[in-house]
Order: sequence, then C-alpha cells, then structure tokens
Amino acid sequence: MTDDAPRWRRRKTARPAEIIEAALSVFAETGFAAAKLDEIARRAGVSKGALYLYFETKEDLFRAAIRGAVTPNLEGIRAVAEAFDGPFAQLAPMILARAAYAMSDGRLGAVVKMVVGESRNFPDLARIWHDDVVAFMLDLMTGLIARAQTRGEVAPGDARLYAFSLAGPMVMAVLYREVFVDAGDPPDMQALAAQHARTVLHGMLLGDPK
Amino acid sequence: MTDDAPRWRRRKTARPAEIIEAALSVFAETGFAAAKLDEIARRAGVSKGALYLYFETKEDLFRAAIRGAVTPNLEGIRAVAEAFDGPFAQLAPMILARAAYAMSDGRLGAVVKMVVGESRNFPDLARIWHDDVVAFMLDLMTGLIARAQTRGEVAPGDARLYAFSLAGPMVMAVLYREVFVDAGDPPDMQALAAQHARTVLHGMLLGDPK
Amino acid sequence: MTDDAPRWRRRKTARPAEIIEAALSVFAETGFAAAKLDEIARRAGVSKGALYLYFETKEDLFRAAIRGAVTPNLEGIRAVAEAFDGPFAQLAPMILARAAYAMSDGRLGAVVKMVVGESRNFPDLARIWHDDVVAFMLDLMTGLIARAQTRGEVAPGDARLYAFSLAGPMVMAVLYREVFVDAGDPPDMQALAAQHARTVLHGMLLGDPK
Amino acid sequence: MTDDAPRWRRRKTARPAEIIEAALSVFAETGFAAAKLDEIARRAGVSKGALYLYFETKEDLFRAAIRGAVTPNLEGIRAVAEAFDGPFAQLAPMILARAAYAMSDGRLGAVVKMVVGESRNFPDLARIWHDDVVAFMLDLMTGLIARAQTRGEVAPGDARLYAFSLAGPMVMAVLYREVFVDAGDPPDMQALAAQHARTVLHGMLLGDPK
DNA sequence: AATGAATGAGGATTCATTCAT
DNA sequence: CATGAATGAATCCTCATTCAT
Repeated sequence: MTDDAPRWRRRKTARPAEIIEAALSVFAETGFAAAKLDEIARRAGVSKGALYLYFETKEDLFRAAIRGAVTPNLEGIRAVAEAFDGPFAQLAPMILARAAYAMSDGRLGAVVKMVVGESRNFPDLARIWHDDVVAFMLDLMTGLIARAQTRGEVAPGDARLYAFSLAGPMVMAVLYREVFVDAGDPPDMQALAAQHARTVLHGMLLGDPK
Repeated sequence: MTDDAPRWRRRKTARPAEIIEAALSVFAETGFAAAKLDEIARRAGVSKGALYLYFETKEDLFRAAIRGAVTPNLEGIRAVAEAFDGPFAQLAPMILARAAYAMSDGRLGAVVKMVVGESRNFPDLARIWHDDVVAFMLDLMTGLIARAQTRGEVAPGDARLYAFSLAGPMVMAVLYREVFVDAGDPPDMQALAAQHARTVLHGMLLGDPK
Repeated sequence: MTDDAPRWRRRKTARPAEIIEAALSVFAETGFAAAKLDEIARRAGVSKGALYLYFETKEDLFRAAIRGAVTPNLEGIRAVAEAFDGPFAQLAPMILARAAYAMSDGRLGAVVKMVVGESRNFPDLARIWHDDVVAFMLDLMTGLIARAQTRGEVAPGDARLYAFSLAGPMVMAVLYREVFVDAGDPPDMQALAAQHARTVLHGMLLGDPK
Repeated sequence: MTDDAPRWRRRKTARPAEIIEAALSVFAETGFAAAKLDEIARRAGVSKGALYLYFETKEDLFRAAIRGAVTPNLEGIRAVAEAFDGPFAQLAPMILARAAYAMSDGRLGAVVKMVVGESRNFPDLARIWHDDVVAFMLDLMTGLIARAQTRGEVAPGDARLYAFSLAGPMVMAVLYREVFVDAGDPPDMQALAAQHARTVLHGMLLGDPK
C-alpha cells in the first residue's frame, strides 16, 4: 500500500504485531517449512534482518503467530456459559451460534489448519492447542452436559461423547472451508449452527416416539 | 523422454507399493516439506536413487502416496447404502459404524491430516479429495436424507447440513486422535459412532415433547 | 590443474584427504572465521555440498585439518631420544636439528599459527596441541635434561626452564617465518639449530671461567 | 568526506581510549573475525553507533587497538641498552629481565597472539609489528652482540642468530601462557629470564672445557 | 554527540535430483 | 535395475554499517 513512502523507522512497538500478522498469512498459505522469511518480511514491510530483532528463529516466529491467534475469547465463553442458568435446550444453540461467529474470523480456520498440519513438528503447539482450546472447550461442554443430565434435562449417555456430537460439525465445517478453498461449497456457518442445535437436541426423526 | 509411454515400466514387483508405504509413513509424520527422501528410501529399504526409478519427483511420490490411500471402499458403501431399503433410523447407525471401522485404519487419519496440512500447496490433491471422498460422501448422505425426508421419516431441514451433523463428529474425532497424539485422550470411535447415531436421530433431550 | 578434465566421481577414499589438504591451506591463509567453504571446495575440486559428505560442519573440518597435521613423528622422536645413551652434549644438537627439519614442512608453521590464533575459539584443539605436542615435547626434554643433571653433565637449574631455553628459539623462528611472510627475513632453520645448540651448551661468552 | 581533515575530531575525552581498551579485550578473546561490535560497545559502555563516531570501520578499530598496545617503551630500552657500557654479561640479564617485566602486562601477550593469528588478513599490521617491534628488538640485540664480539666478549657466530637464541624462550613463554590458558602450566617469566640469561651466557654444561 | 532500530549482503547448511558405475 | 557419491540451488541466519531521531 504505502509502498514507496518514506519508510518510517523507529516503530518498535507496532512492529512485532505487524510481523506476526504477515507471518500468519504466509504460514497459513504454505505451511511452516515452505514459508520463506523473505516473503514474510516483504509483507510486513520490513527487511529480513528486522525479523530477527523480534524473533529468535523462524520456529519462534511460527510459535508466536500461532499463539497470538489462540484463545480469542474462550474465557468469555466459559464465563457466559457457566453463569447461564437456563435450560440446556437454550444454552446449546447459544454456544453453537457463538462458535459459528468465532469461526467467521478467517484466521481461526487458518490456525486450525496449521496446528493440524504441523502437530508432529511442533508438539508443544499441539499441546497448547489441546490444553488451552480443544480440551478447554470439550471439558466446558462436558461439564455443562453432565449438569444438565443431573437436572434430568439430558438423556443418559457419555457426556464427553455428547460434546463431540455438538462440536464436531462445526469443526468439520471450518476445516472444509479452509481446505477446499477452490474446490468446495462450504456450508453457511450460522445456518449449520442453528440446524445442528435443533438436530442434536430434538433428533432428526419425525414423530419420534422416543 | 518416454513421456506418454507406458509408465510404471521397470517395476520389479512390490517395490512401488513398499515405497509408497514408506513414503506415507514419513509424510504423515512430518508433512510434505519436512519429509526427507533419504528417510523414505531408508524405510523402504532401497537407495535414494531407486525412488526415481518409480517416481519422477518428490511431489509425484507424495501424490501417489495420498492417492493410494484414498478411496478405501467408498463405492462399496454407496452400493450398500443405496440398496438398503429399510428405515433411515436403521441406516444411519450402520453408516456411522462403518465410518468408525474405516477410521480404525491408522492410515486414513494420517492422510486426512496431510490433505488438511498441504491443501494450499497441492490444490489438485485437495480437489481430488473433495470430489472423490468428501463431496462423494456428503452427496451420498445428502441423497439418503432427502429420500428419507420424502418418505416422511426425517424432519424438514437442509439435507446437506444434516449430513454435516452426521459426519462432523467422526471427522473431528479422527483428527483429534491424529493431531493430539501425545497430548490428548481420543474418544472410542465405535462408542462415539453408536451414541452419536442415537443422539442425532432422537435428540439429547429427555421427554422431548417435540 | 585438471580443470576441465572429465571430473571423476566415486572417489570416496581419496576425497577426505584432498579436502583436508585444501581446507588446511585456506584456513592457514585466512584463519577459521574468514575462510569460505566455497574456496575450500574449489581448491579441493569438489562442490560445496560434497564437503558435507565427509564433515559435519565447518568447525568439524577445521578440527580435522588441525588434527591431521599434528603428531607427524613425535613418537619417533621420543623413541630415538630415550634410546640414545650418549652425552647430552651430543643429544641436544640432534634434537634441535630434527626440530629444524620438521619445521621445514610448511604445514607445521601454518598449524602452529592457527592454534595460536584460534586457541580461545577452539579450546579442545588448544588442549590437544598442548597435551600431544607441546607438553609432550617439553616433558620429553625436561626428562632428558634431568637425567643429564643426575649424571653430572648439566649444571643445576630448573630442568623445565632449560627445556624452554632449548626449544624457544626454534618456536620463535617458525612463527617469524609464518607471520612475517612478506615483511621479514626469516633465519635459516638449520643454521639456527646448530648455533643455538652450541650456544646453549657452551654459552656465548669467550673464555668463560665458569 | 572530510578525508584528510583533522581526524580524531569530536572525541569527548577518554571515549576512544575506553573503546580501544574494550576492543582489545574482545579481539584478544575471539580474534578479529569472530569479534562482535555489539560486545565491544557493551564493554566500552557505549552504543554500537558510537563506535563509528571514532572509528571508520571494524578494521580501523582493530588496527587502532593493536597499534595502541604496541611500542610500550621500546625507545627507552634502546636508549638504556646503547648507553650501557658495561660487559655484555651484565647487559643480557638486564634486557631479559626487562622483557619478562614487559610481558607481565597481559595485554602484550594478547597482542602478540592477535598479530600471529591475523597476520595474513592484516599484512600492514604484520609489517608494522615486524618493523617497529620485532625487527627493532632483533636489530638492537644484534647490534649489541656484534659490539660485544668486536670487544672480544662474545664468541664468534651469527649475531642475529644469537639474538634469536636470547629472545626465543621469552617469546615462546608468553605465547604458551596466552594460548594454553586452561590447558597448561606457564613458566614463571622472571625465573625463566634469569636462568635463560645464565644458560645462554655460560652454557648448560658442567665443567665445560670450552 | 549519542542512540539503537533497521538494513542487506554474505555465507553455512540442507536436500531434491542426477548420473557414472 | 540399482546404487550412492556428487551437485548446486535455495534459504536461514549473522552482523557490520547506516541514519532518523
């Protein structure tokens, strides 16, 4: 954009964020190994050397990019969910709708894709993502479901598997969108969230005698 | 040179299959870029040069590895599913159980992970996977659901989103197992298939008035 | 020399020695840090990558080059010196002459210079050189001198300091030749060895009453 | 720009000396190429940029550091030595003792080591050291010895080789101390000077008939 | 005079690919 | 068919040097 502008200097504060932003976009497009620091520097509008003023190595930068995009508002979700005291039949749609909203940020899908692709090469990132995001959400939902079972709202069954039932389609959809960029027809997240909530709560069958 | 001549000449017998097997295992562990042909050759028990007797380039080998592990028995599934004339309430658990069974082969998860991770670098593979596997399965299920809706078995709603509701948790589970190898506690596929079938058919709620 | 000859391949046996030879010459000219692997490869008549078939890193190659040039015939010297049973007045000139001869090999001076220059960066090499070469020679000479003192041939005094008196001028001369290549007028090693032997045995003074 | 204008403008007071001091210590530890200006600036307590207020380049700084530490009091030595009119048997111990004293300043050894290590990369420094220090001292001693020979005090022989005989052990000892910092057992300089003076004057042999 | 963020040329290292044997 | 030594393009990283402040 400001391509031949008088390239400012001395921006120690803003630089790291800009670099991480650029790094995230490059890593998302090519994966870790195929990403070139030249390209990241170019997109960040700095020289290659400048990257090393803020990050020790390419790996370091990758970790920072992934970490920075994590935990968008998970604590907020937990707070809302646990404070909510209404019936599970109202809570579930809320959570799924919120998940659909979170996924509308393109970065989340990109990060998920990278975590999947590089999990073996960056086990620490896989662990962070598991502990801070996936297990966090699964545990949260598992707890809510178990509570609803105690109250007699939800049918017996493994609460954690119920959590997979709830979250799975959203995960699948975000990956579908991310992976089949040019090849597929991604579902509408909000519509999926709404219909899936209904489905999982009341079932697909008509006139189900139960 | 012998460009459109009968490819795959000169193979002894099982060599290519062994190489593909080795390649798949290495690619699955590190991703495409970080995989070393040295290591693939070592695991296949051949020299590095021998790889080039059967595959033109590293990319070529990658494509072959991914392709070879695809389409396990999708056509069989379609035949069975479309021939089945019983109620959807019986068909759905069958399909999910079969999916769970297919996923017990470790290779499938590995391939899914690779397709996710390398989709941007190998758009042709992403397209193949979309067309031959994902869209194939989604279309199959969408068709079955639509038929069940016509018969009055399944409640109104977007049939394709229903397909996401059915398949999503299985996809999520196989990726969970693949990505969080050391960090997570993967769900039992068969149990998930069984409970999820019940959930999606009858709903989670107790005494649902409908 | 054989510049555009049909560059032979497959010479796994001879290669390491040729590379070490080339490395030694480059390291000797520029020191470790300023030496370029490009230049070493060029002189060895191989590609840059070939160096890494035989040596892990540049440091590794440096160590190999230094080590390879050590211990030319030190054990031989010890054997001869300890077997010799004549008077010290005959032994000393022999040893100095032999040292002068050893130093006529240009490589020794080059290696000494490198050990001096890189001792802080390669403490392991400094130790090897100390233990295997310098201390070895000093201890050998110290022992011979002490024996001669016991026999009443040599005047009382610190035997190890006597060893410095004997060896020092030879060390100084070889370094002089190496360091002041274009600037100085190096002494004749053989002549120095001969005169220094006389000097150190009988003294410089005329009519010394003793 | 201000090429032959009065150099060394703009110095505050002691800055250049402090920088040279810091540079010398860093260069002595790592050699020229491996020395980092960051580290020199840190030790000098200034910013990296400040170095360039006083020195044009890293090479410039290196030359200044070497030059600054040279010529401690050579002229003084010459004056004393040439004025001394006593017998050579008294002069030689004085000179060696003085050399031992000069070498007790750690910097001299460090500089010698650097001159040795970087002689090929800085031929100008090698020349300066040769002309101003080594040749200066050798010529001085050679002259004194020749004079003593004329007076009939010293035995016939190549006066310059005699100078090597006198100086060599001191040079070897200072390098030994510098190079084998952690690996060796350096000789006592004063003791070496004293014993070596005796040795070289009167010889090692007992009852030498001469 | 002084700072230190930014630059970018330079060089060690890796690894897919080739080819003499 | 098969080998594996050799190649060299590609890329990460370092660090002397510059210059806006």
